[in-house]
Amino acid sequence: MAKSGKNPTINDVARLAGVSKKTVSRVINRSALLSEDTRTKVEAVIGQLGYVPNPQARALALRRNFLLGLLHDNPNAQTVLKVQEGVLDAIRDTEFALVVRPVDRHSPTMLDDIRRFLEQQRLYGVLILPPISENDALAQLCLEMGCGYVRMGSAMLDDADHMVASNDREMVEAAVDHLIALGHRRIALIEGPEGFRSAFERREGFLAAMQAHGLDVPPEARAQGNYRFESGLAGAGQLLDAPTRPTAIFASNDEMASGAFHAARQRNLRVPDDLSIIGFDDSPIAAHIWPPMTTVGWPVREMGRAAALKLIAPGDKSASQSRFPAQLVKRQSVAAPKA
Amino acid sequence: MAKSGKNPTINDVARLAGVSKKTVSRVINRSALLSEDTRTKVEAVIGQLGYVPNPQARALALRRNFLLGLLHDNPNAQTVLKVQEGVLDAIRDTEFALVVRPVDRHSPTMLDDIRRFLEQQRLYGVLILPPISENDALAQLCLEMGCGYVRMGSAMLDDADHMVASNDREMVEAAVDHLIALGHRRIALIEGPEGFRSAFERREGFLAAMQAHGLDVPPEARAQGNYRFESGLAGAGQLLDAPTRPTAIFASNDEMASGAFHAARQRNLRVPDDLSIIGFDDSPIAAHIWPPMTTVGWPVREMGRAAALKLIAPGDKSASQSRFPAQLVKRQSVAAPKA
DNA sequence: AAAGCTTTTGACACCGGTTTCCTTTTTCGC
DNA sequence: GCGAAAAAGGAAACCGGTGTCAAAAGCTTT
Repeated sequence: MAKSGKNPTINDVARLAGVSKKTVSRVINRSALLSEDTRTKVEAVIGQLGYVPNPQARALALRRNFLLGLLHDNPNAQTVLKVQEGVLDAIRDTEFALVVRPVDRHSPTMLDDIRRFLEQQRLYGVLILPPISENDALAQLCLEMGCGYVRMGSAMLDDADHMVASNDREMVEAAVDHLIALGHRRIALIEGPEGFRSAFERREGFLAAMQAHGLDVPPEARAQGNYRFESGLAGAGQLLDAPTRPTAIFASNDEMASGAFHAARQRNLRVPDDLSIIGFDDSPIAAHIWPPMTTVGWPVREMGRAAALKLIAPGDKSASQSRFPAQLVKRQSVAAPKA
Repeated sequence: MAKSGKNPTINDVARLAGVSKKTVSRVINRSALLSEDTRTKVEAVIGQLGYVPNPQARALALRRNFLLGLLHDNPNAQTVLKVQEGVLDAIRDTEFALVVRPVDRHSPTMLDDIRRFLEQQRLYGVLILPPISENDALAQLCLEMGCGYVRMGSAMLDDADHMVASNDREMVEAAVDHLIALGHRRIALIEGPEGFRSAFERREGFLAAMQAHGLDVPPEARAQGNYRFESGLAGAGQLLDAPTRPTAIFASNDEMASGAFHAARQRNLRVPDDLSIIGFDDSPIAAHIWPPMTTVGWPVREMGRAAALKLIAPGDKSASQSRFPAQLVKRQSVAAPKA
């Protein structure tokens, strides 16, 4: 059944089946108003010819195409790829395809670049990954361009419209509760970068949990990080060198948490005996460092799938939000503090 | 300059500029046969209207679209993403976009699925990442479907046609030479899975280096892995429990190498004092475990870029190959063996 | 058997570009 | 100033689908 250069068109099918283009079109689109006879007849020809409708022609006629876009500036490769898988999962057996577009958050022309991208590609809709998903101007741009969008994030944005979010805050609370339940009292925080919603949410969760248990969080128990390994290393160093050393550290992501592992090692502190550490993301590194890290995992793939489904859901264009539960993944970086 | 719902078309431009569609088309395509006058006049209208040609219409008329595909089944998220970035780099400022399509190597319907995908999307061309890029049937399929393709890989395939490859074999040789130069004699290998070209190349490089120095590689100095963390853990365990323990291990990728780190730790062996370890890939984990791992890095991003450029290069459809040098990234998991 | 419905089908315009081919205008040699 | 060649621009067809609307066919009903 090898192709002989050119693909058959709807005209070829129509001619061979002895019907009109329109009828073939009806068969393709499973129109109800068709006799069983013609349907089977046309389907036979389609099968014989190996006819597949030309997506570009369809897109033109329908004035919409079947391309979903993924806008991301996420430094975590695993997360991005998981989302891609989730989306692919959602659009399997549909005619949709997924176009990726990394964006550079720091570029001053970022918005213009994306505008050009959207103009040029005329996507059906886009998924926006955090942290760039927190950019309201971007969402606004999509709106302007008439491009559907769904934002993924770590919390519902106040004016959230089309959003798929996890519940970072509660999960961090749960993680810190876990530490407190084990007997930890001096628990330190390595924050994510200023201006990131996820960093904000995780910090708030941390502080809420501490406060709920009447525990104080002095300034020397808080370090500022930027989600990178080095900042975790430096931040943890700072925390561990403070006069009253914490017995546990929560880091706002795994990469910084793994920096904290190194900082501990450099000071001859053993994890978890001398220091408990909890990260966030459940990235591969969490499972692969020693000891395996307790961390908070969020269902990235599922969220990607849900976001894509929401995007391609027929009809329902109303604003809507969905929440996805994150989950504490207990491994071996946490223990009760030594008396 | 907000859009008012509908995008302007070539007709709108033509009407406003008082010229024919064709003339506008000429302007867009920078046709040479145009007076300077009309060109500037039309360009003014284009700018004023914010006109951008409809890609679907263009694709239909030109009988080819501007979509590149990325076929991959690579377990290493970082690698896949780097390639994506490289491709995006190459197609920046062109009208191309990148469509991703993870494939499941183990699915019996894999080839049919991809055929359907190619039929449906009519891509301009595809990049194929290893290890699936080693599948000749897949390349054959692309050929049949009239879809351009470039394969990426760890070595030139014998019948390689459109290929961008690194030089895994030589680089592993260099890495092992490095170990030998430091005084290691009992060097063990954790292999990648059977049937993977990269695993083959890396093994051959390893054996070649050992042989070149007259060093023996007994069976108990070779472990079979599958590129996963656990297999590295198990394989290294096996190697380290052998009667004559190796002083150094080369693992066919970083994930297995990090498994080897754990295996060492479980046996109270210190890296690099008691055991040197070298991995392959220069994945993020290599930099983030303790101690930071010496590994072989290959220029994934550059290769992705080159592959994309090759795909969209006008005219030249002749088979061609390019090689990209990998590089030994020295960190702290290697030291001279203890006397 | 004619009238009236419903179901099935086709002719034709259209989506927004490009290509082919032809006409009009300009330029230039003599 | 004239004819020919070159340059500039336009009309209409085309790419491969879908939407509209009316015609044709099939089925009741009286």
